Amino acid sequence: MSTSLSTAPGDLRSGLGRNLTYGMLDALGRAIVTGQYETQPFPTEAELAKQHGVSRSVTREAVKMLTAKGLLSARPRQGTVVQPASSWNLFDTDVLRWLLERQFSVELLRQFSQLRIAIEPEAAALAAQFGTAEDLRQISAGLARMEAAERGMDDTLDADIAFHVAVLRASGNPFYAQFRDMVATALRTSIRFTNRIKGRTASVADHAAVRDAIAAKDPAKARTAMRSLIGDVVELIDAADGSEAA
Amino acid sequence: MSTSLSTAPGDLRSGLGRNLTYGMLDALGRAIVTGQYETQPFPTEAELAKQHGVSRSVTREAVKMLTAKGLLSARPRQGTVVQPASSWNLFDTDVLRWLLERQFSVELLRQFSQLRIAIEPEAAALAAQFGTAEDLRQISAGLARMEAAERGMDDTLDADIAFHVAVLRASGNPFYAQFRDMVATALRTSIRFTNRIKGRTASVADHAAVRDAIAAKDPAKARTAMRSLIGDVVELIDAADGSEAA
DNA sequence: CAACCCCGATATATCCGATAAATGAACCAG
DNA sequence: CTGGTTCATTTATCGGATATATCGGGGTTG
Repeated sequence: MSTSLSTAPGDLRSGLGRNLTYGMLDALGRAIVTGQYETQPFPTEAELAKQHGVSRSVTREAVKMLTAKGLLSARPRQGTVVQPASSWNLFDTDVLRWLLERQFSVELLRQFSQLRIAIEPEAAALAAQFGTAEDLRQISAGLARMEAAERGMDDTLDADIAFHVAVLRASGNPFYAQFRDMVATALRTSIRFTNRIKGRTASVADHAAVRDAIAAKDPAKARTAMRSLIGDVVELIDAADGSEAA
Repeated sequence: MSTSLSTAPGDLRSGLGRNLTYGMLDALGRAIVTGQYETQPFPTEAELAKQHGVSRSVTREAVKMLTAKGLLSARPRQGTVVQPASSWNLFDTDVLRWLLERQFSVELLRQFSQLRIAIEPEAAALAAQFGTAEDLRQISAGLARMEAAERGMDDTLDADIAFHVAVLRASGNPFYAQFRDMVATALRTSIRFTNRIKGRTASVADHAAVRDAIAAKDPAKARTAMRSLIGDVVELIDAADGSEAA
C-alpha cells in the first residue's frame, strides 16, 4: 500500500491479475476488507473509473465480480454499497486471501482452524473408508515430501500442504475437496506465525499416524489422529497470539 | 422493442434476477452445470449476445460473474471455456442451487449432508461453549416454530431451517455461520425427497435434545445430539435414493 | 395539516461501435 | 525441416448515448 497513491491514480496492471479488470478486482477487494469504506461511502461507478484511470467497462466488470463474491451490491440511484461482512463469501479464495493478508489477523486464522477441526478429521475418516489406492499413494507422496523436507530436500510448507490436500481429495467428496485452496491459502499465511514460535518441523510422526490409519482403513483412528494434528495447530496459533499481544 | 424479439431467443427478464445481467447469469449458470456445453464448445462473447438478444456489455458482465464463481475462464483468441467441476465454487449459493436443481442431484445431496455431519455437530458444540443468551433465544425460537408447525401453525420447512441457521450463527464463528444460506438451500431442495418417503415431521424431540444440550452448556452432548440428527437425514436420503432407483 | 401524486435529479443498466492487445495457427524464409 | 513472421480470431478496453429505476422534494388536494 506504500505506493498506492504516488504511482498515479492507479497501477492496476502491475498488481495481481493478468488485466486491468483483475487488477481492479484485487485492489478494490483489498480496500473493502481492510475497511477503507467504513467511514466514507463507496464511490460511484464514474468516480471509481476516474480514480483508477480505467474505463467504465473495466470498473463495472470488477464491481460485478465483487458482487458475485458478496462484497458489493449495486442499485440505481442508491449507488454501489459495501455489503456487511456476514454476507461475504468466506469460501472464495480471493476473499479469504484478502482477509488473511490484511493486518495479520490472528483471530481469523484461529476461526478458520476451528473449521478445519470439523472438516479435516471427517475427511480423513472418509478417506479411510472410501479412499482408492491412488488416493493413498498421493497421501503417502505428501508424507514422503515432508520427510524429505526434514532433510532439507524439499520445502516444508509445500509438503505440508500437499499432504493435507491429498487427504481432502481422498475423501471422494467434492465439498471436502473444495477446501483444498482454502487450506493452502490459510497454511501459507499461518506459517508466518507458527514458524516464528518454534522450530516446528510440523511433526512428521503425527502426519504418518494419519496416513497409517487411512491405509489400515480405520476411520475412527484416522479421525482422531487428524483431530490431534489440527488441535496442535490451534494451540500454536493461540501461543502466537499471546506472544503477539505481549 | 421488448415485445417481438426478446421472447423467442431468451426471456432473461422474466427469469430469476432483477435485470438482464442477472437473468443471463442464471440461465448460463444452469446451462453449464447441466452439462449443456460438455458436447459443444462454449459460445464466443459475440455469439452469446446474439443468442440471448442482449448487448455485449450484459454478456461480458454475466460471464465475469460466472468467472468469479469458478465456472468459466476467458482468454483472448482461445475464447471462453467451461472450467472443470472441481474448480467450481460449491460454497456459492448460486452454484449450489443450480447443482441441486438439476436432475440427478440425490448423490450431491448425500455428499452435502456428509459435509453437514462434519459442520453442524461442531457448530452445536461451539454454541454450547460460547453461545450468548440471545443465541439461545434464537435457537429456542426456531424450536418453538417447529412445535407450532406440528400443530399446523407454521411452515415445517421454514421452521427447520430457522433452527439449524440459529445454531450455526450461535457458534460465533463466521465460517460456520457462512453455511447458513447453503444449508437453507439444501434443505429446501432435500425436502422434495425426504418428505416423499415418510410423514417425517422432522422429529421435534431430537431437535429439542440439541437445544437442551446447548442450554446446559454441554458441548459433547450437543455434538452427539446434532450428529444423530444429521445422521437421520443421511439415512433418509439413502432410502429416497433407493426408492428412486427402484 | 396531512396524505398523495408528480416530477426532477442521480446512479446504475443497457446498447453500441471502434480500437487495442493477446494468442494460436498458418505461412514463409533459410 | 526449422524458426521466425504474419495473420486471423477473440477477448480487453475505451467512451458516448440512451434507458430505467428510485429517492426526495414540492405541489396539490382532501
